[in-house]
Amino acid sequence: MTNAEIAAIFDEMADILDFQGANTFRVRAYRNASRTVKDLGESLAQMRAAGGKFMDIDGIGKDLAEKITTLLEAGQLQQHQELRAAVPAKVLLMLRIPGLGPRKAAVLYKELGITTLEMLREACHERRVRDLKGFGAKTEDTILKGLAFVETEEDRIYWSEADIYAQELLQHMRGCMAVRQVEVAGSYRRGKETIGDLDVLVDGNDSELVMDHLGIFPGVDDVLARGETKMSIRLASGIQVDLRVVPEESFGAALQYFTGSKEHNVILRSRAKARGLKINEWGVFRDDKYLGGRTEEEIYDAMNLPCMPPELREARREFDWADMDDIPELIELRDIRGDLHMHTTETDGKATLEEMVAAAKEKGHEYIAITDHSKRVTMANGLDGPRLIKQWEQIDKLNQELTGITVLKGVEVDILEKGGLDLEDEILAQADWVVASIHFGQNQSRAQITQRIVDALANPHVCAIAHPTGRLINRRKAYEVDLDAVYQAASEHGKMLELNANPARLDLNDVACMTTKDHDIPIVISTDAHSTERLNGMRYGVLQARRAGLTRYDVANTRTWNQLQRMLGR
DNA sequence: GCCGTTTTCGGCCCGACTGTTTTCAGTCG
Repeated sequence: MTNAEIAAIFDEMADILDFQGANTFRVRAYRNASRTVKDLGESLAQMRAAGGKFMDIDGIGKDLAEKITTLLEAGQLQQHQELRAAVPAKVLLMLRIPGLGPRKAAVLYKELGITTLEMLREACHERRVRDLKGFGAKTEDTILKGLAFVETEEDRIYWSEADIYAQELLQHMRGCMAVRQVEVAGSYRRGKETIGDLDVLVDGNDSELVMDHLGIFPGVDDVLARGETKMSIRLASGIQVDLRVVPEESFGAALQYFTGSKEHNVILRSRAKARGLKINEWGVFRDDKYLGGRTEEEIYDAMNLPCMPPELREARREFDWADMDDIPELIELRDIRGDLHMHTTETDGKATLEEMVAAAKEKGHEYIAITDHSKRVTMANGLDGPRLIKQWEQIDKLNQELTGITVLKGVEVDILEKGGLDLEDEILAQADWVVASIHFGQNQSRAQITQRIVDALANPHVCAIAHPTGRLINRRKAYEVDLDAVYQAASEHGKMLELNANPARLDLNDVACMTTKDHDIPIVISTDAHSTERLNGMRYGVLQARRAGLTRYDVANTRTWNQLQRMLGR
């Protein structure tokens, strides 16, 4: 059983326990455990084989350690089965309706016997919900609205898409007289790969004016709530925007609080409590005496902690790093010297070789690799040996005329369904840079796919594996692959793994990159650009790398091409 | 269910907003 599967079971148990009205801290323990297991660098199965103790993992005690062991041994857990049997599966869908939490959902189930969203809608229309204790006409209305929303609900949007809204919101809010400072906080500021809603924080002296101004942002569809300092709206696109207005002396405290993550804040605030301090969105206090909060630094300072980069605030390792005064100096976009994965019109790209090179040079890259598809990828008009050699001759010629940038002869060679690569070794041997990747046979078994990738890593001409899990965020799950085995093979053969900067891929993800760093496997951040515009996408990959705590030393394409070749032993 | 530089029991982050109440529970972030 994989970590992801165990995490999913703990998460479902948390949902059901929550619904049943269990102690909230018990529910939280399951949720924490789920997250911890999901983020764990190594597989629990392997840990167990190596004699590791699950109780050594933070947040896993005697009880959960036993449950993990049972799951690994038997593949199931009696308590999980019992919880599932106690509650109809579809009942939990009610928890997705905004404004409907576990308490109210449980009342609907117990009092009205509602088990599906359809039954809930009917009950609302028949006005049976408003007579329940704690409910009313307004609640009924909220539920109906929420139902419509849940059914049309878009998935969380890509960070790159949220960035467009964020920039528009910032520009709009700066146009308000009463706004002194404005930031978009939340998961956007932490650089998460997907964003659920946007949290806008304003330092302003007249919250009424500020809220009125958000109210006239183009595309506002609905005002969900509006109080003295807080306002929530929904845009026509479905995105929710939460606004908070605070005075200047609280701006840093509110920015810290509003940036999260929730789990990071729980740790920070409980640490504050242990020191006799209290941290909230208004500042840091001792016995109600304000000690600071103008900037985020003042909050962390009061705790004797360095101000942690937002990307690290996920309650993973940042507090351990901070305690050891060892916060990594995160990679920045300007550290990147080259881009080692891109396509041209020779296969499925939108720009010619010359156009891609010119655009890359314009961006200041010292080197790029042209990595068009190989012949198996027929729908992309993939290259066979002769066409590839011809492209490489063009590149040779181009390099003679170019200054300030080196164009590398590369290829994205397909890892075939039956194993092996799509081009002969004699061809690959002539390349400067070879990335190998899977496009077909993505539904094969874990063992098959893992073997294909491990074999590709063993090929002496392959430099890196591109998009190693094949996931497309919100669209396609990762294929089954044993990443532990991939890391082992990469280490053994001195190879690299890609962090694909395409906002829909971002693969390897942040958690995986933390683990590759533990294994000293260099990461290559590449755009996989199919057009000149997409060459600008490098920053999405860098953001993901920062979330993994990567420094420029962990990323191969921060080196010169000569240094990078030496890393590959060439 | 977890955890311990006050603690092996009794805590577990903290506050805003809403709707239903008439002082507060539930939800959310």
